Amino acid sequence: MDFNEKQIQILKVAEKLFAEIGFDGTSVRHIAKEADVNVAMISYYFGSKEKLLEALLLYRVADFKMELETVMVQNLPHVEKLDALVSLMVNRIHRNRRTHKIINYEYTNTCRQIDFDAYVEQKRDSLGIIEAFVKDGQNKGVFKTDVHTKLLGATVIGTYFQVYNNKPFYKKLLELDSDEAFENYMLTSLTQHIQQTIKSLLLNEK
Amino acid sequence: MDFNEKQIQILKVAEKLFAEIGFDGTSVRHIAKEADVNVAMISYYFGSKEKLLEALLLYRVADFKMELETVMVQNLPHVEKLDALVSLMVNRIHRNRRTHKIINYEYTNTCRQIDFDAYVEQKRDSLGIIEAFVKDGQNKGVFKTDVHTKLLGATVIGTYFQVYNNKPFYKKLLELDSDEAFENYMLTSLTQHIQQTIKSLLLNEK
Amino acid sequence: MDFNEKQIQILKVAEKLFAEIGFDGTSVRHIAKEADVNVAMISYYFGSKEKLLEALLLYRVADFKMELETVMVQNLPHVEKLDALVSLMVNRIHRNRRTHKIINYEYTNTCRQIDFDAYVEQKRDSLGIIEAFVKDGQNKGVFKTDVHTKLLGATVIGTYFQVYNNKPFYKKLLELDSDEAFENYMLTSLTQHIQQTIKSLLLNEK
Amino acid sequence: MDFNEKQIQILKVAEKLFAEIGFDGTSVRHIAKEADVNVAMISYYFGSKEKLLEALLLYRVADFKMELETVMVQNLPHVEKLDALVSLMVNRIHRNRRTHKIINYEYTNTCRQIDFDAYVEQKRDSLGIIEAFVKDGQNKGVFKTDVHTKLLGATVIGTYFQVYNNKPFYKKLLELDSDEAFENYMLTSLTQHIQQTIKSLLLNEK
DNA sequence: CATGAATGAGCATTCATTCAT
DNA sequence: GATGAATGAATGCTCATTCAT
Repeated sequence: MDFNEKQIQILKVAEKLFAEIGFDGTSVRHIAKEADVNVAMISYYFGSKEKLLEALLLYRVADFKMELETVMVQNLPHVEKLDALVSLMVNRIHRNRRTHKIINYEYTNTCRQIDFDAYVEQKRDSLGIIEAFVKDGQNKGVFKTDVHTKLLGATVIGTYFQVYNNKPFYKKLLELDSDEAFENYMLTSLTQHIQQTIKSLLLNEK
Repeated sequence: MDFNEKQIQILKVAEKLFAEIGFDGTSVRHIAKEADVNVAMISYYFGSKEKLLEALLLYRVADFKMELETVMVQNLPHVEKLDALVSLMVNRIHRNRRTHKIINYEYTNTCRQIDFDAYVEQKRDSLGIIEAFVKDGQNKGVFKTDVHTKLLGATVIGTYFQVYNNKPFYKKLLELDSDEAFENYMLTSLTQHIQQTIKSLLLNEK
Repeated sequence: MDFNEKQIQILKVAEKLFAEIGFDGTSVRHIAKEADVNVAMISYYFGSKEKLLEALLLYRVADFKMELETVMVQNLPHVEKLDALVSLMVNRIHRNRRTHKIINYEYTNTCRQIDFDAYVEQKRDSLGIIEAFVKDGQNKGVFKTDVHTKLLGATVIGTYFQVYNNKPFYKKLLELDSDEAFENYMLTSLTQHIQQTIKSLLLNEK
Repeated sequence: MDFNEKQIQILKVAEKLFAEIGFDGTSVRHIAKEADVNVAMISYYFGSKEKLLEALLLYRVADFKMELETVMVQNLPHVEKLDALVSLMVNRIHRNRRTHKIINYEYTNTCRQIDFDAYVEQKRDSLGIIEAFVKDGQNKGVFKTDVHTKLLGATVIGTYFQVYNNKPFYKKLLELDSDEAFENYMLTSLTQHIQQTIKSLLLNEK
């Protein structure tokens, strides 16, 4: 988790290429060329292409938990905290969308010898925090109880990725002319939609 | 769209392997071996590995629209029809989950020379039908109007895939011991969750 | 040597493609497609790709000798007969230039299992006839004696092919705008050049 | 044009095999085996099989012009210079006969994506020098004027290759028992024949 | 007699990785 | 510590040919 400048350079290029053309589709030569380093560098620094992906996971996934906790400790009404939580999740996923896209595809690939423990742990912790928060809200009568609490995260992240993974389709459907407009939509309207979705599920009508 | 027995055999094996170990990760030799056909067969039948994927898209994606319409024409109250619609979508996606997983990953890969027109068209049509149904419900005062109608599909399918793509994680989280239990959960509890999610978003309180 | 219509069709296409893109470079599929016959047809009719080439040799090379003899029996002065002979050789080679180009390349290929006997026999006979004619002229004092008689044929045919094999180069060098202009040049100016060359070698000054 | 030892080793083996069994007929595996290098080496060093051929052209064809000029600047009578010129051409062609044989076959193959510019330029320059020399001799009244000057080179090289390309035939015809005898004949009697041919064409009788 | 389907062998190339320097 | 050179293995694909019909 202590990467030098060149290693970070490689990690960033790898993240981009893995997300764009897939892990298998990306050759270490391509990464090396784009990162302007020697081909042997990657094996030398990370051990192997698979270990490079593992390093990327550690690099990107590591500090997710803490951010969540900073929201949780804030003294806010449940509803507002819920919005903040969803917003944070979307923002965080959006920032690391490339790495998460790779994970979404590679995690179930049993042939691969990649250690996803860091990812799983982070996911477990995050969902745990959310679950606790929802439970608390339910206990306080703010949130409904007849919901699949464990699936809330899936709806948040799933909605995001369904749009992100079909970017060309949604750009056309939503009449977003540029990548910037799409990006902006993800962080505003889409986020609102997800917040609204989660609130609809959890909140009792006044 | 007129595939003989051996072609279908190849398509099914390809679908499985593409979904499990990725398009790039799957070699035609692997497909050939698993499908118990000669390697040259694949080029002979489909032209190339990429064309094989295109054939798979046509094979799997083709008849989606009609199913939706059979639900739409039924004379049901809006709420029940909404549930039926979501159920159909999840069922359909579940049946072709492997192909859709490949699409989710490959669709944005611009390096690939694959014709996704059939997929895009199907997606557009499906979302169009749903949108029209929602509009109708809104006009009749059954559905809320302050929703991102165009994003409803993303929430349905996205939630499904977020769970499916993290199967080992959710199996553990949801304490599902076997693949059958997981499969069953997807078609019952998860479907319910998605139905509930969409209904929460759309329905005015009674 | 008794080829039916379809076989001749195949032979002609094969001759064209072999000359244009080489024997190895031409696939039987390509020939079959161009000749509008089934792929299996070629093996079926000729036995193999190599046997197809052999058949082509027989088809094209077979009747060369007789034409030479029709010139030889004419009652002409030696000089005129020499011109007629060269002209006939060039014309004949030109007509079958494609097959002869293949031979020029493949004859020394020892890996190939092709029977060039017909070609060799024809070549031997032709050169024999020419040699006899030159000998006769020498005996009669019309032709010089200090010439390498056995090499005369090589100069005739070699000059032709050196131009033919470098067609794009010579088209530019000789400012021949079209294939027709080049073709015409081969049968007029180039033929004259070769006639002049041979006459210079053989004839005593008047 | 700066090849290391191993690259030259590959080039020489490739030249031999290309000439013997053709460009298409020669596999990179065959070259690699014969040159005792790894198969990947060829792509690694030259990029591709076609680029290997291009490298061969550059390697062999590069310094032709200069040699011609060294003859031209010599202070010799036109007749002797003519002999020296032909002798040099034959020698040079003989030394690079393998590469030139490949060129003779591949140059007109339009399917191939090979850059023959170096060859064409060299050929143009060589013929240019010869043409200038002949013009000079014509101006000085030493050479005849009614000759196709631009075709002289074709006769020189064409005659050589017609014999070389039919080596087995001419070995038998000329009763040359060994390869050495054939080789020797090419550089003595055949060269004389070509010199005599060109002189007959150009020189006025005394 | 003719052919579509099928195949094993071979193709050029690219791969991630290693290793001597 | 860093790297250019090198490699065995694997890639997708095309080949000439065979064979059941």
